[in-house]
Amino acid sequence: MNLKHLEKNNSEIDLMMDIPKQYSPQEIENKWSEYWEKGRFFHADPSKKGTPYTIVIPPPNVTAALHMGHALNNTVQDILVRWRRMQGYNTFWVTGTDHAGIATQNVVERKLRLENTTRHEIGREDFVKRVWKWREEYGGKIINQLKRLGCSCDWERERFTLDEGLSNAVQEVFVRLYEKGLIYQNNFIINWCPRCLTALSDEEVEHREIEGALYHIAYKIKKSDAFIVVATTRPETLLGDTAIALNPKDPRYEQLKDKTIILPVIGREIPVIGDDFVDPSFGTGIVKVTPAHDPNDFEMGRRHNLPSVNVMHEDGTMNENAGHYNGMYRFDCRKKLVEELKQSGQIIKIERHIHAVGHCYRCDTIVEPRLSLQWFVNMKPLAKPAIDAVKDGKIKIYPERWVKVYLDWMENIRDWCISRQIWWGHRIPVWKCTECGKIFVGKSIDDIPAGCDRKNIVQDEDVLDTWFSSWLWPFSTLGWPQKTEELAFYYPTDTLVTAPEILFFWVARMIMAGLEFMGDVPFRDVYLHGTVRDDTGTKMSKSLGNTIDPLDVIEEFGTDALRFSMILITAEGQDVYLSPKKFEIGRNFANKIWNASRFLLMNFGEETTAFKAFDRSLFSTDDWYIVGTLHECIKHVTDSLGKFRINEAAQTIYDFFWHCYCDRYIEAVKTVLYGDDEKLKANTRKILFYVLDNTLRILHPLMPFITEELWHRLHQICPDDSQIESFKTIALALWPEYDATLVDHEMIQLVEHKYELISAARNLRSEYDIPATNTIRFVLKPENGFMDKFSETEREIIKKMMRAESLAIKPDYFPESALPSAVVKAGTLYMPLEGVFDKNKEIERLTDKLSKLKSSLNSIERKLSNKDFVDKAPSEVVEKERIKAKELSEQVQKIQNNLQFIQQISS
RNA sequence: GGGCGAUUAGCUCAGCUGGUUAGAGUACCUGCUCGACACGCAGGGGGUCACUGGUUCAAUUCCAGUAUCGCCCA
Repeated sequence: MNLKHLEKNNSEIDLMMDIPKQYSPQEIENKWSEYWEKGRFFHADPSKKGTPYTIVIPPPNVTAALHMGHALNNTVQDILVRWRRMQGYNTFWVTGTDHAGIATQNVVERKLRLENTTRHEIGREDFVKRVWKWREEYGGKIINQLKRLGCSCDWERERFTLDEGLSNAVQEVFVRLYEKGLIYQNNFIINWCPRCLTALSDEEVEHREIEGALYHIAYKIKKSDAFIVVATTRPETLLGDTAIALNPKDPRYEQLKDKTIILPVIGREIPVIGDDFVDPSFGTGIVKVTPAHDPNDFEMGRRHNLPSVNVMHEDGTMNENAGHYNGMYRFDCRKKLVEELKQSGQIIKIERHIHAVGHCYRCDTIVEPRLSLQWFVNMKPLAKPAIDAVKDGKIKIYPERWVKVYLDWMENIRDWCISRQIWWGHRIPVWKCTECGKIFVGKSIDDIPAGCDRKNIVQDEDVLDTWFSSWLWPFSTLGWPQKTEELAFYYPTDTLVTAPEILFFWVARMIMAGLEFMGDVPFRDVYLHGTVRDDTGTKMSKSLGNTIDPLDVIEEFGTDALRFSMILITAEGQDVYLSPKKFEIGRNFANKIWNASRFLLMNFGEETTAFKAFDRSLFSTDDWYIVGTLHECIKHVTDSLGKFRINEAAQTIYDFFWHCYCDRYIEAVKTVLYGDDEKLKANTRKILFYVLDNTLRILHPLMPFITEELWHRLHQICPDDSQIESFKTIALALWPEYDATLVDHEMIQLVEHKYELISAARNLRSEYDIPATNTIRFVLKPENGFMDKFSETEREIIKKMMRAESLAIKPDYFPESALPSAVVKAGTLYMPLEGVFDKNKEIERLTDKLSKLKSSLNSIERKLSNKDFVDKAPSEVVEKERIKAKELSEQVQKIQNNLQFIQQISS
């Protein structure tokens, strides 16, 4: 932590003692977290009616600790929820965790191993008890971490995918789908993790390119000296081969189709089949068929009625069908088998081969395709309405490009393997009579009709895929299948915020479940944000050790800095590359806000009277400028949030606050505040307060802590009784509304021109190396009575911001000697200097400026002289170009005159 | 093999439905303890918007192709 010691200056007033020069988030954030929770400001209440706005959190795993992906995901959700809450919606952010079957079971099994025992030793019942105990002690710590992130969830309605209500929903769904014929049990080839000892769905397998080998192996042809050569990446599976296949169009097929092939090592005799699936150009064009260990071979096996020979145990060791390899681990077997084949001369060649290999998404073990009896959901009937919902726009996906990915997956959807051979999860609600073999499906054993003896009835051993409960999350958390008030009011939810990685896993399935069980979409907008990567573009992961712990960032920079920085650099749906340095931007911005507020508080002094509305009749040009740009900012921010362009909202506030409010307005009004026009001073304070107050509100969703702190400090001095509820917390303050009557575009432009003039003066002074301590005289030859629009006080402000001793306005000015000058929209600014004038330098300056202006002028004139442009371009565009050309040519003319003058005078 | 995204200042990135003198932060250079802020202020340099074509009066922006990087699906 680099918390600098705060300097205190005794001469400063008491108030300043309270407000350190540097913002220290650590002292402030915890205070407000507690305050919000105690105040129950985020508690959802359907009886309050109004328009609902609901977000369900993508439930983090109970085993999870907060990482940057969560930080981004939840910051986005919090921004949306806080914004809608301030807009007066009846908001509900549903939070909770997911029981993460395999991951959690792994954690507890690891603990058991340390105690020298296993789950099988202690038994199912005790094991499940142990997992619950683990959850109570360590599980869900992420929920508290979300509080540190400032999340405004309804903490009183936290849910867990294995709690009673959600378990009931899972059973209900299983029974309904079974009864509808959409759930079935079948012997099928599935993805099997030999380490977790369970089946996985297709989505739970991660494919990664790895360097392997393509082994060309000779198989003898029976009653012949000839042999054929097959190519395989997994030679150990040949022990389970039950056929050899070629493409029927392959000329070799005709010669081979009636032959019998002898399997190496174990000598089994297998047939040759013809199948279109075989790609003649891959490998040797002849493939081995292993129905029990490869999904494509399994399909081929079905088509040709081939037997299946399973050669492996569950844990990836070879079984009795593998002959003398029985008991050897699959990859050891591969090595030994290749050696044996080499010895017998049956390895023809070994090629380097890069191919995608499936890995278990939980433990990274290489997945083994395996034939086994599992439960499946028939997805096609569920997918149909889910496809329509997106096509019809009932659900919108942002960024839109993901629609195609979604539809492509949905249209080619495959059945979902939902049974898992683990103990932690929802046990499959299926019972079987050991006597007669009859199967019963029901929520509990009590639902089973009379007939069989209860003693002979056993429940299916397996549990359901965790996603089988997650896909119900948007309505199960609201009480379904009960008809609760929450469900009626808050469903369908509004926005789902998640990462594209789980588009299939979760988002697509929720849409199917929502439509099937609720008869309506689960949410209307899906916002998919990018993936968090390190600054080299690698995905952050614990195993790579390239993570940045959000809690470390919070310690060092503050939560607001974390949130703001991350949002600012995350464009809609783009991946975000993080490094610790990037959080400085948010920290610096927080400090800027802190100090601007500090400036106000110092200037308000002991004032405690209510701040009534400002008086527009007293407005200076600067006042019009700041309220105008504020309202433009409010409009832009509101629009951006509505379009999920959150980074744009952040950037807009940043620019407005730092540059318009601090650099310009505050600097300008110092002249007023330190002057003696009390009426003007009072009005200026009201405007300062008004603008800061509104900025804090629009900033609150992004930076909840510092805005809350400053809100309270400001309202201590300027209590506003009209909003009792919002006085308690800025989180319930009203979202500012755009007020067109406060936006005067001409005035804004006038002030822009004023700052162009001031910049020109500062630039001249810097070019001539005149220290800021030296006062200097300026002469302005104004354009179209530019200065007439400014009052005495405002001219004084301009002078001060130029750091000028005097600013003479001379419409007919013509310099007697060569002077440095600058041409701006306000007119021509001269800097009369005694003895310092440098002819060559000035010629260079002006020539440089001139050539730049001329080149833009040229390109515009080229356009305007193009008949096609004038005829075909919209008239506004042409008009705009004409105005630009006029302005530019005037400027060019003036600079040319000045240049000519200088050259004449001095030569 | 199919699809998607990225390529803009030294670095990190904005730039929405074509028309801007192409922006920000950071880094860099110069000068500043000027009564909020050095986590700051003022001024400045720095870009043939990956490349090649096409559409258009007009392309950083739209289309096609190429290259490099990344992701997803098979």
